Amino acid sequence: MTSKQEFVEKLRNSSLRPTKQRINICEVLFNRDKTFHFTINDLFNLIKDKTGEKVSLATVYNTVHAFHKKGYLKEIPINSNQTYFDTNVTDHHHFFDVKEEKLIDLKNEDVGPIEIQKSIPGKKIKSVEVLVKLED
Amino acid sequence: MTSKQEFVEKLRNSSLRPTKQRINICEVLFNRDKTFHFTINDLFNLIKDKTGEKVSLATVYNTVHAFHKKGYLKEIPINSNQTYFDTNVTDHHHFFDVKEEKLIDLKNEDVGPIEIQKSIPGKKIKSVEVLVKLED
DNA sequence: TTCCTTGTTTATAATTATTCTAAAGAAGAT
DNA sequence: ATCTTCTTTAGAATAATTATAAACAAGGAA
Ligand SMILES: [Mn+2]
Ligand SMILES: [Mn+2]
Ligand SMILES: [Zn+2]
Ligand SMILES: [Zn+2]
Repeated sequence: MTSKQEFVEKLRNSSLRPTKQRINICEVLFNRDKTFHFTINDLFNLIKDKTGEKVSLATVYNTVHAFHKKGYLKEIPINSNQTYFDTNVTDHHHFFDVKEEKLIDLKNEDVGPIEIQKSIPGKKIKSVEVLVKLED
Repeated sequence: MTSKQEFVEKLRNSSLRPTKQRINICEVLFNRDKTFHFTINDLFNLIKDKTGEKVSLATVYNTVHAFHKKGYLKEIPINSNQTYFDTNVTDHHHFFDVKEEKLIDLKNEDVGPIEIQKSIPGKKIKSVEVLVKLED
């Protein structure tokens, strides 16, 4: 449970002004027990539901991208009509339940170490992500 | 090098009528040495260039999805504004060069076996794909 | 062949996620 | 209080994809 004041400080420390909208978004995103996988639209609706205050869709986009750029959100590579984000920014992998369109965290130890044996001259590895698709 | 007649047979065997458009698309997609990673737009332009004949964008979409459904093309999970497809439908993984926006095949042996230690009741694993993002 | 049915192509419109624009508002500094 | 810079917002623009429906082509039967 992070207090409103803590969000204000974290935003300031990231040179993001602590606006009412951003604080509401923080509460929805980060005041929860488990990691949260969401689309912009999910988040847009949850803000209204959980805080009672409406934030414009444009602001949700702006804020999510600001947080993403600061490293507070991770984008999950999936083929979907919508982009998925994740509050768990540590290195980890995912199940994707194709029918339910839902992501489930896979811990690194659920997958085991992955050693990439090939390299491309002039390029270095930025991330290694495993996506496990699930069906019934 | 697959002949036009072979494409005709393969299409018929898949209960897809061998139209001029589909045969042209087959030539562009499957008459090549290496595996081919592409977007619909890439393919649309290549058809004009390589066959001299124009195929409507709608038909490119229709055909790619038909081939995808039949298992002749694979969709690659990536976050991009466009969907990427792959003529290599075997189980394999990818590098994604973020700057160049290009995919590079990773053989299974370049990655090593991946054993998923977690399971979800009622669901089974459909695919396991690794995406390795590259930066400079 | 000719006729008929069904599948396919196509131009075009519709849809939809995302980004852009520009004006109004809020935050922080002086 | 004033000024500057950042942020929010409604609405427009963009762009990938999908839907529509009419023209067309393939294949089978007669
Ligand atoms: Mn996750
Ligand atoms: Mn490939
Ligand atoms: Zn982002
Ligand atoms: Zn498809």
